[in-house]
Formats: sequence, C-alpha cells, structure tokens
Amino acid sequence: MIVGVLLPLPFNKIFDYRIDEDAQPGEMVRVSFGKEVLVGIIWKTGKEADIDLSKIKPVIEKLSFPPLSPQLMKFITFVAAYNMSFLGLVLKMVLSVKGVFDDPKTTILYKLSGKTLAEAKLKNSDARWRVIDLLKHYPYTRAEIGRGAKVGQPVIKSLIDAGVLVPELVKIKRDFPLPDVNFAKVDLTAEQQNAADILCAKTGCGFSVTLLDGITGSGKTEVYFEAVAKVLAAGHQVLIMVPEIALTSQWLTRFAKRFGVKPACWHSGLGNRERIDTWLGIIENRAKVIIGARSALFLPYADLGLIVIDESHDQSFKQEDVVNYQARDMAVVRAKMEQFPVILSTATPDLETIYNVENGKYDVVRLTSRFASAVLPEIKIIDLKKDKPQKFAKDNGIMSIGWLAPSLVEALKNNFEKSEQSILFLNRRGYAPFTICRDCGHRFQCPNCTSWLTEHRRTKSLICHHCGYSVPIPASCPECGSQEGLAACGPGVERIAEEVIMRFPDARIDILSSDITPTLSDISKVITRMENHETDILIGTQILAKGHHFPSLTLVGIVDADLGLMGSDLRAAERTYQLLSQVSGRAGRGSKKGTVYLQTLYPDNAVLKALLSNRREDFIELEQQSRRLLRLPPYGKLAAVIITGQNQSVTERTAVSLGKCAPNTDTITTLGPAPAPVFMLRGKYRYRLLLKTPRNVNIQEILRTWLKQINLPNNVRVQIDIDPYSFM
DNA sequence: AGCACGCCGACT
DNA sequence: GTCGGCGTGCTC
Repeated sequence: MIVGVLLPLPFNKIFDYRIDEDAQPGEMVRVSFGKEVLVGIIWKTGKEADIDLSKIKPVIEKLSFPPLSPQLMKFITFVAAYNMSFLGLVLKMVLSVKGVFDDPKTTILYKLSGKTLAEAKLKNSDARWRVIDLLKHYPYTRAEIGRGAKVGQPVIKSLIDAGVLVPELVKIKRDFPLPDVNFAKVDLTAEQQNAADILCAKTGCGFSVTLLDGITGSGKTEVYFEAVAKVLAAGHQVLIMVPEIALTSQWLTRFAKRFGVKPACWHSGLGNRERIDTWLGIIENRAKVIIGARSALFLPYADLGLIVIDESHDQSFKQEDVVNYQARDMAVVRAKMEQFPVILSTATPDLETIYNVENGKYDVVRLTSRFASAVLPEIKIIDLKKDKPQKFAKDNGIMSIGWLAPSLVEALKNNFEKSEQSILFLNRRGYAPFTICRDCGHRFQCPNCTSWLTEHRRTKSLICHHCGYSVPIPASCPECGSQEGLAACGPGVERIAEEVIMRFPDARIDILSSDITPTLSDISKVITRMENHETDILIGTQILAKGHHFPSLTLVGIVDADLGLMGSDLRAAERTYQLLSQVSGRAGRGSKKGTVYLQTLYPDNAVLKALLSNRREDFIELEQQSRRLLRLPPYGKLAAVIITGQNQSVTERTAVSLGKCAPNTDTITTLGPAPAPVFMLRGKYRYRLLLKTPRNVNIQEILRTWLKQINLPNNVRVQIDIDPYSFM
C-alpha cells in the first residue's frame, strides 16, 4: 500500500512511500529521503501526490515505538496552522532527539537455561545454589549476580561455561522511580487546603483551565502538588512547565520532599544521553512526572493527565525563533484535545489570562495570605534626580562614577552590619552596555546587527547580545587612535559588582548572570551559597527574579526600575510590573520584614506607583484601559510580519509592495512597513509590518490571503509571528 | 533543511 | 585551462 509520510523538515507537504505490511496513521517509519535516512510519521494512508508510482520509494522499516495518538497529530496540525509554521517543523519538536531511533545501548543479563548442575556435570556447592536461587525470577548482569549471591566471578564463569546460565541481550533503559504520592503530606493552611481541594476536584473530569492566583510566599507550589498527586495516583502522567531559568535545584528539592523522588527533567541544557532516556521514558509511559521548559509541551506523552504552568505569566513561554508559539496557550489547546485540566500558577497573572478569567473561560482560585509569619516587604522609591549616586574610589585610587544612590548604599551597609542578606537586581549583563570614544565620539557597534557591543570586563571582550559577535577590548580607538578616550557607558551587573566590592570590601559578594554562571550547576552553586548565608550581597540579572526562597534576605535593591518601561513594546509596562513584583517578592520571605528599594528617574510613573501601593488591581485596570482603547491584546489580535534579506533594496522593495496590498478596513489595520528596531540582525536587513484585527477575526486566514498576492524574491524571507511579544 | 546542479571570477 | 563561489530547485 501507499502511505503519506510527514518528515521532520520545513515542509507542509506529505511524501508518499510504499509499505508492504499493514500501516496506520501515527506509526513511525524510517524512510530514505534524498540522500538521508529519516524517521517520519505515517500521516495518512493512500496516495497523496500526483507522481509516477516508480518514483515512490519503499519504507525502510516500521519502528516498534507506540504510534502518535490521533490527538497529538491533531495538535501538531493545529500548532502549525495557528502559528503559520511548517507542519514538519512542529513534528520535529516532537521527534527531535538526536539518536533516539538508533540502536539503543544494550547490556548482557544472565538467566537460568533450565539445565541442572548434574546435567552440566558440575558439583553442587552453596555458592552455585545461591546463584541459581537468585536467578529464579529475574535475570541479572554478572556484576549483579556477584553482589546479589555473594559469589566471585569464577563461580559465575563456571556456570556460564557449563551452560547452566545463558546470556540474554537487553536494551538498557533508564529507570524513572515512581513518585510516592503519600511520601510526605505537608500541612496546608485552611486557605491552601481549600484551594488544593478545588484543584483536585478538576482532575479526572475532562478539560478545564484554572488560574491559581497567589501572592509570592503563599505556597502555590504545595497547593498544586496536591493536584499533581491526585493525577499521579490515578496513574496518569503530569507535565509541569516552568520558565527555562526557574528549573532550579530548589524546585527539585521541594518536589523530592513531597514525592520522595526526583522528576524527569526536560530543558535545553540536557545532555543527549539523558534526552534520549527521558524521551523514551515519556513515550513508553515510564516517566510519570516531567518538569520542563516550553519545549516539553511537544513531547509524545503516552498518557498525560495534567499540565501545570508555573509562573504562567512569564514571557519566556513565548518562543520566538524557528517555530513561534506561546507555550502557555498551546498547552491549553493540547489539554482541550486530550481532555485533561490545566493549572496556571502565578502571583502576577498576565492580561490575557485575566481576560479569560473575566470571561468565564478560565476558573480562578486565590491565595491571599503569606505563609506563617512572612510579611510583605516595604517598598521605597529612590528618586535618582534628588538622591544622586556618588563617585567612589577604585583600588587604583581613581574615582569612578557610581550607580547606587547614597540612601541605597546606607541601607546596604546597615543590612550588612546586621548580617542580613541583600540582593541587587539589574537586568543587564556584562560591565557596560556600550563603549564610546570621548575624543572622536566613535561607538562600538556590531558589524552584523544594529546594536552596540556590550563590554564584558571578565572576558576582556566586547560582545553583541543579539548574535554573539565578540572582539577583544581594543587598547585604542580604531577611528582616531586615542589611547585614553575609550569610556564604558552605563551599568551592567559586573560594574555594579565592582562598585559593591569597592564600597563593601569585607562583604562576601556573588554574581548571578547567564554569562558568568552559564550552566544550571553554576547557578545552583551560587543559590546554595546564598541559602547557606555564605553570601552577603548577591548581584544578578533576570535569573534572580524567579521563585527562590532565601529566609535571611531582607533587602532587595532594583538598580534601574525604569529599564523596560521606556521600550515601545506593548507589554513593557506589564513586564516591568511583573518583574518588580517578583523581585520584591524575594524580600522578607522569612520571619524578618524586608525592604525593597527602587531606583528611578521617574518616581511618578504609574507602574511604580501601583507597585508602591501594593495594589495590583490599580495597575491592571490602568493597563486594561489603555489596551482596550488601542484595541491591543487581549482586546484585539496582533501579527507581526518580518521581512528579511541580505540585499537591502530588494528586501525593502518587497516590504513596500507587501505594505501596498496590506489589508486595511475600518476594523483591520496594517502598520508599516518600517525598518525593524534591530534593523540588521546576523547580517540580514529587516523590515516589519504589524497587522491588527479584532479578537473575533481569523487573523491567520487574513495573513494567508494577503501574502498569497506577492511573489517573493527567493533571497527574501517572510516570517510571521502571531501575537508577538518582542518588537525587535 | 540538505544536497546537487549549474554558471561566472581568481588561481596552479 | 580548473577550483569554487553560492543562486536555484528538488527531495516521495
């Protein structure tokens, strides 16, 4: 028979293959495609393309993996259509584990052949009988037999040579220990218990979405663990999605405390071996709990019964490269197709989620009290115009510009003297965001992108944060040759660390930043030092904002609360609000009261004021009003059309002609084309158009009809980003 | 996505 | 005269 096979390549097309045995959609097959051999999925039976039968190749083999379920195939189709990406690339996210289909590693186990000692002409001995007893029920490796029967290798060898034991080749499979739902039940407060009961009641009865809305420190994790336990007890798999960065040992420890085992992990830092083991565990239903970043959503779960999205407001659930998708929303789609509940857990729900709650699409459970004696931190705004940072002396005696206001320095000093811990937060990597020559005005720019090069003093290099381009810090200006003119401008975490070290020579200081602590184990080392109070002042970027718990942390300083508020992007205010609440939620989680200091040039900003009042509703209402007025998400839909190409004039011409035939009615508008804020990225010119439609409109359909009108030059590419988060 | 085929510039 | 640049087109 002929079957249509979907391959993990950038196609929407299905390729026909011949297969002799019976075949069903969803089954995995190995086929040759051009020069390569690939594993694809039988997408349909019967001939698809109008091509000569002689051109159709045979399927090499059908793999023995469980087939993809019809629901998962439907999900793949939906994700590709909704996000306007290739079907094959979405499939690739399901299958893309290098080497998973190669021959698995094997090991040799020994079992009894049935031949008796007498038949083998071997004498009876206690040692030999212990081996035979051990192997009565299960086969073991040589080493295991030695240990289990307390015999030496010669005893085993004699039994093998005589044919009493026979070898058996088996695939090595990593064991995923079963979580014990009764391992350690935690005591919940009445409020938490009530929330847990509501969540538990949602499990096992089809699709639902519930927002678990609890302020930081209210114990959301312990509450959703109860729903996790309930689903596990019913024998189903559970996926817990977390922002990439929040996958920390702290979370894993909490899980292990409740369930007695470590869950299976899925994130970009995984080694290939572990990736293969985990993928197999998931598809074969051996791994029961998976904690993972957004990409974990696409794995071929055998029997998924619940998805929890931790920190569900987090922007990192929006993927913006090969396939653009919002994992939070796609998780809801998958849950609906497979009929199981979703829990969104956050202290600062995003406006889209709030909209869905207000419209009754999502249910909500609220946690309003902080744990035990923990109290909300006091928030103090530092007006940088009045409270100006002072210069400080570096170890070479030179006076250097400071970035910390005197009142913040004073607060840090008091906190240090009380031996309490402090965190300084600045969402900027490196030493200085750009370098300028004071003699000729030259600024160091990336040759491939429209962006300044960030100075990294630790690695003595200038780095582009968009494409990774890197050069050593030059000794003189390449324009005018000046030796003294080069000056680092603005602060990064490294520079703040320098200032703190100079001002507090006795304090123990640590930095947390993706380029200084690149791996998960580096991060957890810093976190552990902080937990053990081996650090007095921790300085860090974004990473610091996520769910860590430091009992003796009582001061959080936000070096630049204005960062992000100035951007043109529509979620800037929301993101700043979330970030600031998250970071300030770090302070005072123990019994001591914490204080958060916000350094700003705009103390009257509405976002900061909302944060100061600790009234989330004020901010949300403010933001809702402006979005409603402008018909922006969640009150309208957006799609970005990004046109890229190596040749500037051809790219620009394409963008202009797309703009000319862009849909524009009284409710549907297209903005642009405009050069993208990052006009040049990785050596390619970029133009953007922005399509805005009402909420009830099929924006994908409009995009398809629009883009069909233009014949693209082949060196120009059009990329679509449905509901863009980044406007770069 | 890979890979081969194919047509124009600097080299033994 | 060839090696190799990457533009174009195909893969069942």
